[in-house]
Amino acid sequence: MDKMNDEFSLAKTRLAKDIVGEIVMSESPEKVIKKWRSIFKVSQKRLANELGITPSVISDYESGRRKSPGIKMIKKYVDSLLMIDEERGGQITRSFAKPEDSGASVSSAVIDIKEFHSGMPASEFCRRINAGLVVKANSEKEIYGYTLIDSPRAITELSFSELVKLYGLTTQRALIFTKTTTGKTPMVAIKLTSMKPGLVILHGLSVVDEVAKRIAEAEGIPLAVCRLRSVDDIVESLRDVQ
Amino acid sequence: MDKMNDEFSLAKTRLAKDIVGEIVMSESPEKVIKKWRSIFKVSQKRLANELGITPSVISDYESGRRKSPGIKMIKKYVDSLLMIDEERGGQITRSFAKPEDSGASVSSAVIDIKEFHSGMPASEFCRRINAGLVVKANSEKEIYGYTLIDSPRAITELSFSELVKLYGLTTQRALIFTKTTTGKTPMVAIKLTSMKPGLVILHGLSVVDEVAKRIAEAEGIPLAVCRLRSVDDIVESLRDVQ
DNA sequence: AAATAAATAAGTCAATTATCGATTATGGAT
DNA sequence: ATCCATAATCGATAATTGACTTATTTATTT
Repeated sequence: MDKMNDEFSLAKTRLAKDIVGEIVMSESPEKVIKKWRSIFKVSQKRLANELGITPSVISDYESGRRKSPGIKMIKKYVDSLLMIDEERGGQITRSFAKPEDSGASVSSAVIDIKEFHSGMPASEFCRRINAGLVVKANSEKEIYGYTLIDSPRAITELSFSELVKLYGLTTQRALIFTKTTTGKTPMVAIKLTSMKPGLVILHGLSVVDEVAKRIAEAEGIPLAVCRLRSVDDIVESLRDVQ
Repeated sequence: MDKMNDEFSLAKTRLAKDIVGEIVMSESPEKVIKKWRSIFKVSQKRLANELGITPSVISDYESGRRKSPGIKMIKKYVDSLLMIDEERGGQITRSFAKPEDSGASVSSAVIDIKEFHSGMPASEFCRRINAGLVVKANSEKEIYGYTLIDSPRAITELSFSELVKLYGLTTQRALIFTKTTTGKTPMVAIKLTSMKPGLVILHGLSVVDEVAKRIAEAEGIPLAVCRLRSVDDIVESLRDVQ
């Protein structure tokens, strides 16, 4: 998977969610459904063909005769629009790509990222990757995923606002900073962006900076130090976390 | 409506769409549905009460017995979660707010914003607000909304990446820059961010800068000059656009 | 360990969707 | 005025959802 394609599928996935969100939350979903088909310039016939149904069915959705289509149908509808566009070169999808989809900078700083289906207490997450809690505030709070960050890269290569963007994704998640020296910079960044991850894990150091600790305490963010040697070990330990 | 409340409802609306998008596009929507209820720490009973149904129905959705719930149900489900959270002070919703929801900077530069349900050719949009096309490339392309920008503010007060964010919202839309002097700065900004609005309208000038024109031509973006005197006149002309 | 609350499961039935096929507009081109 | 493609409407039908009870299993709390 080359980078081009990776970026495209990122944009596609995000756009799909956006479209679906707009459809479902709208006061008149029919209109929104229709609007997107017309944006993608796909005829009912072509789309019906892709979906393996009759054009009249599509008309029914778009006219509002079916007031509450099932989510499977909506998913297929949107997936098909995006697939047809991709066959045509992905023009429309690309035109809706947001800057953050390019991921040029962000993704190079993010080593790994995962979502859980059920919550896991911060303390248990720590155990899994052999991390010791330094600040225990709220360590029983549940987290629902993690982001593993190459911190030298994140700090030096990303702009402040890109950091904000990165951190914005992380509430209810664990943020793991690798290759840190004192832990001060990441915690200051967290403070400045006024974001509250569910857990912060520092890697690559032994003694945690006092300022970093104080910030964690003040913000009520549990802070831990991971004792695994390499970044690969961390990735490995997290492999089978559901 | 005070600003606090405005920001909150923005965060709420966006979060609702995000949750719905995640549910619908997921391989196993049941799990995602359940995950969000548990994030909001709402019991099936409490939620069922809010929805006016029996707890077992909720269990049905979350166990996957109903494989494709209707979008109306999903909307109610998510709306109820957010409503319950709001009654409790909106803690969880707030914790998911993204920096851009605060809108402190962006919204001060955006004067007006609207979405259309059906497309309108760029040329027709120009007629509506008494704007003359200077660069006619792609002026028959359809647009689906507009963003009216206070450009002095946008240029001086917003950072580059916030501009990117702003421009990212604008593909397939008309961007109207008010109070411009030559039109060069906005077009250079567009070039730099490599974003392609469906139409750019400049307001407040008579002669368009040559560089601005050349950029528009090269990028294939139709460019027009609006002859209405005040910004209020523009807002007024756009009032009854569907 | 008992008691209470929360969540899941199974059986049932009415209301709706999902779907078709045939018919009837609509809106451009010729 | 006519033709063609696209879209909308409508009636009929099988499949599912939306929903209720009641019973059972699985946490929590005491």
